[in-house]
Amino acid sequence: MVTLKDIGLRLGISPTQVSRALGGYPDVSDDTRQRVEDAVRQLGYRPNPNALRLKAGRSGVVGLVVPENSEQEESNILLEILLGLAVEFWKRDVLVVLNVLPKAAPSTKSYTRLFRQAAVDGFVVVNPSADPGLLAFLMAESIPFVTHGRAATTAGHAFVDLDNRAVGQIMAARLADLGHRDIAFVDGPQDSFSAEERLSGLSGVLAARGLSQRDDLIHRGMMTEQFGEAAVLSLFKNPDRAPTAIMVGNLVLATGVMRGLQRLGLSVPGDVSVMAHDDVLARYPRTTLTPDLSGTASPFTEAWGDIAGFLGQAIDGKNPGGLQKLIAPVAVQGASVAAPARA
Amino acid sequence: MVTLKDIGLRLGISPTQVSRALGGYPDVSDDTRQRVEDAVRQLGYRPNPNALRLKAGRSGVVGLVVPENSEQEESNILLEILLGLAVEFWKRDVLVVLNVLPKAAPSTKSYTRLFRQAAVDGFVVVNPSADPGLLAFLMAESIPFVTHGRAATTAGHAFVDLDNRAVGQIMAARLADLGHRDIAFVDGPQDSFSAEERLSGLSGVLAARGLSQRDDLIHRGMMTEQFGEAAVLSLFKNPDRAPTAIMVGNLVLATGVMRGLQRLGLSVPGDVSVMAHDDVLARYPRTTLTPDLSGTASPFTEAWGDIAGFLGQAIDGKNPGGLQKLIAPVAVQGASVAAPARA
DNA sequence: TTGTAAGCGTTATCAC
DNA sequence: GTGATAACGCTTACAA
Repeated sequence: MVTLKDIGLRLGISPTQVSRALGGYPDVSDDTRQRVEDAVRQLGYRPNPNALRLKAGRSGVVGLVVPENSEQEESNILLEILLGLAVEFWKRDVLVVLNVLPKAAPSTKSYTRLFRQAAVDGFVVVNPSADPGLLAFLMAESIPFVTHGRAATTAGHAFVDLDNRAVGQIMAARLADLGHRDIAFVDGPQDSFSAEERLSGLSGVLAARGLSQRDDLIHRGMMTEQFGEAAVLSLFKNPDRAPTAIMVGNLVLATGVMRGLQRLGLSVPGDVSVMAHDDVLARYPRTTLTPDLSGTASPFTEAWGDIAGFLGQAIDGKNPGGLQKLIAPVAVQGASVAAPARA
Repeated sequence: MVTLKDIGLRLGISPTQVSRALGGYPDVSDDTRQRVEDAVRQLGYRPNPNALRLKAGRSGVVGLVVPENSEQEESNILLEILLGLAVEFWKRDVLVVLNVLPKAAPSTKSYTRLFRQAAVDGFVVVNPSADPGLLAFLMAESIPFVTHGRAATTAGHAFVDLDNRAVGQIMAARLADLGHRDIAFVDGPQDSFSAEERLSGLSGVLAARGLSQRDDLIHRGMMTEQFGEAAVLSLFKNPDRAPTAIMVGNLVLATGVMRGLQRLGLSVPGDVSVMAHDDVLARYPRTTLTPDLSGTASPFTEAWGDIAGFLGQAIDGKNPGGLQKLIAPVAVQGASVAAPARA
């Protein structure tokens, strides 16, 4: 490994001066600077990152905490998050280390080991609702962190999340405007905060218009094609109680929903209107369904920069309570909604 | 941050002695050791990892190189790899940082930045066939690395891979034993080395028995359900030329294959025998198909320990040419194969 | 059994 | 414009 000393030795100057030349300090003669730069190129010098870190008192490393038991069908989303964050932090000369949260009884003890040993400046916590105790621990230890997504309580910690309530509101408003009254809701399980938020968006819109919500049209479960299909079959079991529109949590679920409708011989939007939210993934082509689904979309990609920025500020000691951002979804105009067939 | 000096000051001893006490050196009085340990607990002392790394001349960090443009449908496999390796290295007190290989024209320059800046002791390269130039670069720079999977040339570098040729052989032998002659092959694309190996396993078995191979029964493409289904439809377009058995690369493809057969009204194994390889993923329940598929299986999980071990040895300067391992697949007895209906 | 001192590779401070 | 020195926190000869 080539060091500043090596270069100094070779050029007959002190390491200090080499450092200055490389650091772009003004008080270095042009001649010296030139020779240093040449030598650096020739010898292939690279600053020793460990020395820099020791000097700076920072590791330049952030931890990426991901729960061991991630939703199986969400693997492409999780991967998108991991890779997206790695790239974003890399731009900022920050390394991202993977911390897998032990599935079995994550205790304060395992956290401690995680944080002491990882020796990172801060953490990004993915899917924080998977382990609320973790956030409490981090806050108590005043370890800088930002979450992607939210758990129920967000007071005083930094997060970046999609505005899922707006997602629910946009879809519900569109459907209600068209005259739909029996709107089904197919989304993630009870402990999914994002699904909860979208449902509350729907409820709010209905309430504001004096419409009542039918609990029997709410289907929550795993975000798999299978569950989407099963939910549809269940929804249309009794034709008298069937919905005229369906709001779906994401495109995986929607794929199952559309398959179910097809199996039942129901046309979209002729018989049923369908809206879905699309977490646009940069690394995956958009799922193509027929007809094109109306609904909402949000580019995940937007989040990475915000998360990296927030974490940087949190590490710099800024009050994390102010570092919160909701990403607004955009409405997507497809061809899967129409006024209800029966008035 | 609490340092050795702080503890020494508090206890009226030198930092050196504190270090020794903590390091488990014998020449420390029991009394001193006790007091040090107490102080450590009280003050919450943690060794500064950056100082350790600088001192040791090693970072205790390995890079995990993943291609930006990973196969979309393989995301759960890639995630399994990332998390599996992270956990395995974590056990060995080694951190894993994510390095995403730039999609656009990965140049020597981008590699250089990646490797110098990352300041890691070595790399695990996932899916090396995605970028052969990378391996050449790493070897030329004599940077320690281990690949998971292989590209065509493996001379002189460490790798851990499934023995895909054996996979092909096991399936082909079983089918040939039952009397199948027209065996279709549905697997990954041309540039997939694993698919290539499995095909060569099939070819070898056929050749050894004096059977000829029908190129029109070979379908290679993306490992998606869609492609699997399309391949089946194509295979049975002309009934006279249809296969009596199908070998499938993985369970995602197999799901599509089974759906295709169902659509065609073909029963398994009555009309067609199906065998598939199952990369058993620890984090995902085994895909359940009806009937249970016969074929081969290999627990991915086995690979992590080997990879971590190999990389450790490579970092310690061991000749990487000797660090190569093929994991043997096991035969899986399902209910999806039978003798061909027509002799 | 303990302390002193040097060194890992950098950069900031101070002096010349 | 340049060089010596100290310091970041730790380990390890070498002394005592």
